[in-house]
Amino acid sequence: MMSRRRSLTLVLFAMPPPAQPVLKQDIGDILQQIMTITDQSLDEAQARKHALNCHRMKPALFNVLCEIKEKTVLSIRGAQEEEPPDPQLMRLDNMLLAEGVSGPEKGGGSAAAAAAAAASGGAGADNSAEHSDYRAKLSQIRQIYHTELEKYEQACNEFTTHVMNLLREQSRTRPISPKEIERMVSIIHRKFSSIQMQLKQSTCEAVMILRSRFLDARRKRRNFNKQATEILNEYFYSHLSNPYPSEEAKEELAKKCAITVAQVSNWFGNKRIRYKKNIGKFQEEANMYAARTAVNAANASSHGSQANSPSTPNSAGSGGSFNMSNSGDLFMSVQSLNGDSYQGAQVGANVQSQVDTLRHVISQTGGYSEGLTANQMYSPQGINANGGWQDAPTPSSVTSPTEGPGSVHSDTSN
DNA sequence: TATAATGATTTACC
DNA sequence: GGTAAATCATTATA
Repeated sequence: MMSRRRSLTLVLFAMPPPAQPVLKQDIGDILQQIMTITDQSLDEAQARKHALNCHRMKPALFNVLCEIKEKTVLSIRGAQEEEPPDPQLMRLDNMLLAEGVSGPEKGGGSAAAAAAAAASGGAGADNSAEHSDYRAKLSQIRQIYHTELEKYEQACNEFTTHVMNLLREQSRTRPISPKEIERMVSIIHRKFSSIQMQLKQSTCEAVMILRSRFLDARRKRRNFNKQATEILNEYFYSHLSNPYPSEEAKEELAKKCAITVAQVSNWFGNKRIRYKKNIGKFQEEANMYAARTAVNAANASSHGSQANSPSTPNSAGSGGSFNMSNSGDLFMSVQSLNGDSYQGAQVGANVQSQVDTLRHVISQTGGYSEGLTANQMYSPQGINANGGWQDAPTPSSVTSPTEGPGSVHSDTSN
């Protein structure tokens, strides 16, 4: 319900500049009467209004005042009404639409979540729970946003209707044209849309916070499962002289380990640096994987053509990306089996025969041992004096170790 | 609970 | 753009 003060404000707001022409006394009287209406009781005011409406000068005065208002207030303010759409509001609207808060409900949130997940390179299987959590929270935000928006719209409509009724009522006693009512309505709408903008801004902030938390959650790492680690380690140790998987190899490893290519790259990056930093610590691990690979290779070789195990993605045959000519590392690792460090029981007595078999295969495919002593060939670290695996400090996506084995192992000081 | 292990990120380099 | 190296942050383990 409109208070008396607000009513007075509206009356004053819409009051035109005093008309100068004739009948100054009459006009003054009428204005005075209008002003005093607000200080009167309702009954008195109604009586006064009635008296004013019946005043002989009323129609003429009303028209004159309307005319003057048209010429002054409306013409001045009319120019301001055609405003371009607020760019900030447009940004907010676009963002809410993109994030799935406004617009059609299905898919928006999950798309954003998927994008966030993709950006962080997370594993697919682990994402679903976080995605659903993200979607649930986004849905909450969406619900609150729409509820509030509805409330604002309802309030806006109610207020507009109320003001319009009031102005229509007042138009009987003061000059208010339909155009002016329209203008007043648009002012009200602008006020409410600025409130809506605040709502949209808050909603955007909430979505941004949610999103950043989601990304933070993605940062929470989970250890790869044992099988994935074994696959990666097998590749690493069987390519110890050049542990730089090609893009294809990375993709295949990623597929086999159910992780992303980026995670494969991360893993190899970490592995290389950590291996190099503390070779001794990894020696046992290296021997174990070398032995496993050797056994697999020997078994395969004794059974026929292919010298690779199912769990060795890089081995010749299975993946197609890595053939025996790449297996200088394997040979070196096998060599290490005969060294002092290896005590593994699983290798068994046939290690030497496997070595011989492998030596044969290797000599056929690349003449790997040519020009190198056994000592030179055995380089568990596979790292040169510069601290790198290769002469080139930072190889870029090596498809296969195409350089000669001699260059790889020219320095075995480690 | 301290420490080690490990996946991810950042920065600098080539 | 891929990598080394340092670092961060979380998880696993003794």
